[in-house]
Amino acid sequence: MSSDNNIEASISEVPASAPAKAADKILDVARDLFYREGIRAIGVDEIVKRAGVTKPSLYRSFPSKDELAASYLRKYDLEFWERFDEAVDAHPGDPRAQIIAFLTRVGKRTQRPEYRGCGMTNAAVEYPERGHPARVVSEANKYELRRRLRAMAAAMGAADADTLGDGLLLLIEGAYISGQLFGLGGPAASVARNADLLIEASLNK
Amino acid sequence: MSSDNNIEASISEVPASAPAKAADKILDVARDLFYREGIRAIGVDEIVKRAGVTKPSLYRSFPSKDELAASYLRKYDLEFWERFDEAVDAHPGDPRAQIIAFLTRVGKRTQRPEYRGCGMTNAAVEYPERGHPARVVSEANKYELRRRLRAMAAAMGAADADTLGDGLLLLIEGAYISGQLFGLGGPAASVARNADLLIEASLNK
DNA sequence: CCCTACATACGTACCGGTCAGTAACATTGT
DNA sequence: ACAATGTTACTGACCGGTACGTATGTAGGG
Repeated sequence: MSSDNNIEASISEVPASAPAKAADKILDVARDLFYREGIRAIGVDEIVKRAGVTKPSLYRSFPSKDELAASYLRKYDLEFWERFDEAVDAHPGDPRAQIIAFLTRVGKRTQRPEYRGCGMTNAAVEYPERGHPARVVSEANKYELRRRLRAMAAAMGAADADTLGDGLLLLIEGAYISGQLFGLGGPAASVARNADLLIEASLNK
Repeated sequence: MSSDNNIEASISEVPASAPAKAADKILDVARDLFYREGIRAIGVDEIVKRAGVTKPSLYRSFPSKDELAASYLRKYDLEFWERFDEAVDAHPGDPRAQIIAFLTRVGKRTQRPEYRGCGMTNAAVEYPERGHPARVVSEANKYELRRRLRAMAAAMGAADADTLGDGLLLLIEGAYISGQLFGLGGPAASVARNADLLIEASLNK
């Protein structure tokens, strides 16, 4: 936690188009580069250069590169749950349809040429060390996802809801990874279909 | 390709315990460190230090760090197919049992505390750049795995064998990733069970 | 209304350390 | 002799991070 960036309260009242604070530009660029190329692959010099700012500006808003990476992932986390809840809200009271809707979109996204998997998953692979700021955010996201998937599996009436929830999680992570490994026409395209089969089998147990 | 390491033909005839060539020691240490900590996270200095050799020795046997990483993955590839074929050979003519046997072992391995996922998958995440030596090896491994899984799904008599084969691949990759994310008690423990359900559903279409 | 006073925001220039990789030469064992 | 290894020292680039000076806007005091 900590990091006093973005207080943005005060009386500011920006005139509709703020002058784009340095911290925002940095985070935007970091998000893009970290996701596409990997966190370890990108140096802070590259980030500040592309953001059109200088290094001290970065370290005034973020205490370290690791914390910048964690901030990137917190932003990613927000966007992730937006996408997830969008699928959920589209099918109120129908967890099976919610999952399938979500996975249909995941499957589509994995087929885009610039697809690079899940930023959370990738960060966890890059930073296996326990307690690393980036990994902490990543793990929290995955634990919550598991919790929700299991809850949805239970709501479907699955006999073994935890197993089904975990199975769905495996399919999702598999889609993230194989999406960036195989690209277009890869196995990730069938994630919704396979999830549907798995759900069917788990309900008619 | 290229890289003239390990010719190990000639008349050598080692006396049961070779003096442990520098290249072998390097590759062993690299395998261990690259797998546990990641390729980008480990420098060549660390490798030569732990191997008890010097840097020129490394660069006499391997043209670059990237090629050393590729060699590590080629070794990993061999070991992978050994494990895979072990499960296959244990159940001749029964592809379903072969898959379940393999996944049961994968599920068990993912529960070990030092488990760090699949070296191939991790390397592909670390090196998204097309054509990178490490990524090339990794991709080849995954393409072959997909081919074999689809063939086994067809041998099971699945109506849509490609979808089932891809679904199994998704589960496997999901197990690799969530194994290192969740550790003990994570979703990867249920990979064999979920695969069995998916197969069942795909056969009784 | 002008001048100071202070905070905020940013830039220049630099730090020591580590990165991958190499040159030139000495040592060993067969 | 010769092939494999070690020794030492070095390169230029880059790493994350920082000390320190500078512009700008704005609040008060005369």
